[in-house]
Amino acid sequence: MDNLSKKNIKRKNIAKSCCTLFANDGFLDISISKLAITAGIGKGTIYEYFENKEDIVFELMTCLQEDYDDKFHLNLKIAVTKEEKIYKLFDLFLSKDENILIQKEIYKQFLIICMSKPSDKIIKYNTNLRDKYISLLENIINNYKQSAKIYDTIIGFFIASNSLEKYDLELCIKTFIKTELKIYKENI
Amino acid sequence: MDNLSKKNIKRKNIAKSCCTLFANDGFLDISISKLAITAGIGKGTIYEYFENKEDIVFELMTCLQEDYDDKFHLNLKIAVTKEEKIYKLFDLFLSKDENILIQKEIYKQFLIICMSKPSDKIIKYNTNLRDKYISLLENIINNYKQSAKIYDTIIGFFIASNSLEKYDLELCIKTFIKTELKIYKENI
Amino acid sequence: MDNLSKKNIKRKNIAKSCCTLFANDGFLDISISKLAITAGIGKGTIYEYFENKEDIVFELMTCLQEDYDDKFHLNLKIAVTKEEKIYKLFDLFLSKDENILIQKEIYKQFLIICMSKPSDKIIKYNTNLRDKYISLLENIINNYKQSAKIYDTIIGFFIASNSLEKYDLELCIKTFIKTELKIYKENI
Amino acid sequence: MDNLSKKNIKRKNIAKSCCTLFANDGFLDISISKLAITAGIGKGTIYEYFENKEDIVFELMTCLQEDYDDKFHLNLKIAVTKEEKIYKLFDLFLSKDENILIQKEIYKQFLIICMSKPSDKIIKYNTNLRDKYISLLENIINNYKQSAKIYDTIIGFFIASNSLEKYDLELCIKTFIKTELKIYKENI
DNA sequence: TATGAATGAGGCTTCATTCAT
DNA sequence: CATGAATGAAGCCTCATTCAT
Repeated sequence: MDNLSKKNIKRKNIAKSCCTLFANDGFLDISISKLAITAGIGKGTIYEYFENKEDIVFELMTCLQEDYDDKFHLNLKIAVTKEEKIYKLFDLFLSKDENILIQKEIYKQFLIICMSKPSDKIIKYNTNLRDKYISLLENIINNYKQSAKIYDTIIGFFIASNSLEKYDLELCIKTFIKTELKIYKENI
Repeated sequence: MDNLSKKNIKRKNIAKSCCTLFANDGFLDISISKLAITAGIGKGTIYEYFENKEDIVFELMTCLQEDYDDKFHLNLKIAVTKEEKIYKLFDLFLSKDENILIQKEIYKQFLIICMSKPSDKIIKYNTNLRDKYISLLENIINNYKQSAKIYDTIIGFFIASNSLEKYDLELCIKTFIKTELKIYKENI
Repeated sequence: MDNLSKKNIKRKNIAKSCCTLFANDGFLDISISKLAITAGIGKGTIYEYFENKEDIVFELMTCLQEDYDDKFHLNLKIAVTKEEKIYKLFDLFLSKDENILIQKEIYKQFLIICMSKPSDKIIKYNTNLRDKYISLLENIINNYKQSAKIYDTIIGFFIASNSLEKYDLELCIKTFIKTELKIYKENI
Repeated sequence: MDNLSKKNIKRKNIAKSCCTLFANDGFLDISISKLAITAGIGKGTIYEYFENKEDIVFELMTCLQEDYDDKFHLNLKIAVTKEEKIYKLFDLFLSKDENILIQKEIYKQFLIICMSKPSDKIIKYNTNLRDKYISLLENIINNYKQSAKIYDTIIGFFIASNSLEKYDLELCIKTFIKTELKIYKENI
């Protein structure tokens, strides 16, 4: 294995080891110091692998997305109806699985960074992420514009669920998907 | 005028004087020091009127909403069609007016706080805000669930417009509203 | 009543109204602001009657001592034996009465000021206070040096009771007094 | 030398370097800033070694006690009579040596903290300190209760010497010790 | 006489970042 | 490579004191 690969693997490991910390404490309340302790490495070492805190969340998002992709493709085979397929696609927001709940929290932290400290890199990554999801949705419902709308709407529901007193995210998403599929059918 | 009223007016004035600063620099990058200088008062004076930084954004949101309400009710009279009325309701996201653009930015800052440092007070305020908008929408389209969906979706579009490389917020919202109104009509 | 008397009365009233606050929160943790609120007057008014925080505790001590003197002279009549008389003299440290407990706390605060911010005025007051007690003791046991020793020792016990994990102040004082009286008798 | 030892040594050195500052200016009037400058280190570095200001006085007391113990054991060998031994034990309050005078001042500061900001840690430390002294006294005079009384009384004298206009601490302590030893003899 | 709004100095503490080992 | 001690800038907040009303 070459040096670059080695470095990349370590980078990923460091990021992953901080996953729960980010999910629990939130991006803003975590210091480089805490991250180093959690990762079991020296503070200086963090800077060997990352530019800054955002960079770690960034790597974390990438890791989680990779894992997520694998899972999604597996799940997709089981799903039969379009509805089921779409649910599987948005499993991040629907699952009660503890790991996914952590990933959901990480995504929230990622969105906070997108909103508050929008570096080109992170904006580009978010754009690609959205494109990927929309493309997957398009594969299911064969309509780009509708796919984009669905994606953005579900993010809107996610924001709502994080900034309101009570919000049944699952119900909102499922009701919405059902309606969208109905419209889609009718429009054909 | 009694003392409480005086204090309230000064509170509002301080908050408003920091409006542009918040819009330009963002909640996280602003210090009490900067706020005091911008407001032309002493650092200590800030604490005579506000509990903390969040409290200032909070007051600012309230001020802007009050101004916004007045404006909306004026605009509403001019609007004839349902479509126009809804556009006027979401003028915050559609207008090119410089003041409104600043208000839009403040709302973004508010959402960032909602997502990252969710105090009960702020979550409650956001909940009430959404309820108000949904209620206004309901007055127009006579459908609570659809109103809620429209609101959350538009917030989703707003988030998208703030976290993606290119995003035509106006187009997305208008297309969406048109579709929704069409569905609504058909469903009757 | 002349102006000076009026001022003195108000001074005493303000000080007394802050008695419980000082006893509960301690000299160091109380701000002029809190004192003004507790006394039900304006912050500026404090400065009309007192030079600073120490000055208030000073006035408070004076008030309490005046009350204390009256009480002591009453109590003294009831006491028969020398032992009883001395106990009555040090009632501040022996009584379980709620008011006296508060006075004891005030005296502690006073000692803290004596130790940490010794102004001439406060040192002089403390010196006079000790002289008075020693004189009263001397009236009882007819021995100046022993009286001084007893006084200082009991202050030592009081300090101990405030800076150690467990300390039975009452027992220490009473045992000590008994021993001293025994020595005294024997020495005659 | 392991890292913990290194850190401990530095901790002690920082504390000791602030010794004179504490003795001269007093705990309450010293800021972390001043301490950092005096110790010749950065403000942030203070927090690498201490939790807070109190923690520094705490370490200082420990250092001084350690030094003091060594000295006492040496002095004890020279002392012949019980009286001399006890004087050596309370050398802190009797010596005219400049270093000891500083230590006496530090102990005063320590007592002020005990009285005014009594954390469990500091109260426990003071309790242990007293226990140690009483135990040493007991070794000399073979009487626990009397030892405790002597200790508390001498603290009382010390307080008196710090809060009264004129007070001959040495005379008070020596007279007292002589009397106590006399009583003790007689009681046998 | 009484007030309390206004203030800015100064307190404590955190933290990203550097750099010598 | 890896480290973590050292730092000082910068943040938040408190408060005694002043002064115009």
